[in-house]
Amino acid sequence: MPAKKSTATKTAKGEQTKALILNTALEILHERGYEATTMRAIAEKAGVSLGNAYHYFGSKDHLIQAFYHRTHEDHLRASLPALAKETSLKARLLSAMRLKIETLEPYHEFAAVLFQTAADPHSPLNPFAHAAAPVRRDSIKLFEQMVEQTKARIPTDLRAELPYLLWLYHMGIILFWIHDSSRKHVRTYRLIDQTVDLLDKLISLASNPFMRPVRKRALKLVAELRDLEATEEDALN
Amino acid sequence: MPAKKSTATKTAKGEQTKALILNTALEILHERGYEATTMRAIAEKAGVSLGNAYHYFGSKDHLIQAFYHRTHEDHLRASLPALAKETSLKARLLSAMRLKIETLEPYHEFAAVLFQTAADPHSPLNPFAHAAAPVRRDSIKLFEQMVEQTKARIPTDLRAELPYLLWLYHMGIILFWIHDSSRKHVRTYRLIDQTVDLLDKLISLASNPFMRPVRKRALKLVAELRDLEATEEDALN
DNA sequence: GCTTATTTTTGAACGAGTTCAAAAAACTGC
DNA sequence: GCAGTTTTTTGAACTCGTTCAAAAATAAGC
Repeated sequence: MPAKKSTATKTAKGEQTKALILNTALEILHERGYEATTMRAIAEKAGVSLGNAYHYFGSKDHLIQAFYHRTHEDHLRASLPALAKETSLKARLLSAMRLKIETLEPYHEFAAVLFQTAADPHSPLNPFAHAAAPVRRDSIKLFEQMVEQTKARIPTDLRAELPYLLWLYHMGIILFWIHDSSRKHVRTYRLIDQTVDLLDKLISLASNPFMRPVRKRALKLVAELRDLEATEEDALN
Repeated sequence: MPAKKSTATKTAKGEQTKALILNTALEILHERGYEATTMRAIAEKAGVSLGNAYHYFGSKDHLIQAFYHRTHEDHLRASLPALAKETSLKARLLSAMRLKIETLEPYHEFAAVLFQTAADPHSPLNPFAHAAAPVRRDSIKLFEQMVEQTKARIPTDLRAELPYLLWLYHMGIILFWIHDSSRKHVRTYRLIDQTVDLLDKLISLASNPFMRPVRKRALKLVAELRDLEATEEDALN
């Protein structure tokens, strides 16, 4: 999978064509899933040549990034009301997580492929690298809001890392969901219920003063993780 | 990636050819990495036809499984002495983890691709599905030995799940290592040092009687995870 | 040893992602 | 409006994973 940036459009016409290709791609992707969606089919349905599609999107993967973006926006939009309505961190987290899965629902089949390409450290989709990737930053932002608004007494060191930790947790749930073949993904919802409950308990536990040494140590590790990501990003420029 | 089982050999000649192809493949794989290793190149270097290679290995991925197996065996062989020599769980875990990374060292470049294909729930490489996959069972077995031999007082419920949890942890470290571009992967080794230390502390903490409720709840989640994996495996037959 | 069934091996083909040189269209400065 | 430049678009190739029918080699039964 050789990397090739998607070319920026320089023209109104180009902009239009790019959008056309993208919409067509998302449509077919949604209908048929990843494997069955060929670049040729996209080009044909969009009424452009194959080469033209590649002019705007350097690879099939680049098209997927757009999907990433779109579902994230959908989720954020869907989550905001719940964030405002609920008061406790636990309740907020619970509804945000449920909404996330509901948002992703139509794409379960090919979300797997998304994760797959994302696992490659060099992929632009890799959610762990590229700390500056706008999609991911926005994604974490949701959890930042969540943590900020909560009144519970959480030590500042933990509070600082919590949004990131919750984001990691949410990635884990998505991973589970991808593998979850139970009908209507009831197991994922059950897992969310249980883990949110547990997380809430763990947070209060970790906030206990006598946990301070362990907490400090654990948070240092988290910092290390984030550091790795930052370094990786640098290595790309 | 259509699945196709690798055909069993029925003949001495077949056995020989299969081994030849496998060895050639691992050789080229090691030299050039995953992407640059083509099935055509393997067949050519092995002196057989392309179709013949596919007769024995249903897909490129099947070749990778062999790699999986080989490094695991190397690691196990390398770890046993240390397991016997060290006495504490902490020391055993530490040397096992270090040895794991050292064993994988020559394959850093294309281990990423391995993880990538493994992320697909339908891939036979997926380490989370297929609980019965022999490689994975063997891999967990190492941690079982480690836990069995330890004298520390660990509640039986935790003790039962600990090997699996340690295996999960070890997968996490490998994931970090794949992304680690620091020279000689010093960061990974540092992370191992820190996390092993922390894990040791967490285990004693979790063993504390007053932690029982949270521990029970957390272990129930782990059981849920393992359950998911088992279900997935069934779905394949 | 010969016939028949099975296994191994071949080689050609297909589909899909990707590349690229060159044609067509659009834009720019005058 | 026009010459020159840049952008868009095309269509034909190329590579690589994978499939498959049929040929060659091998094993089994008598």
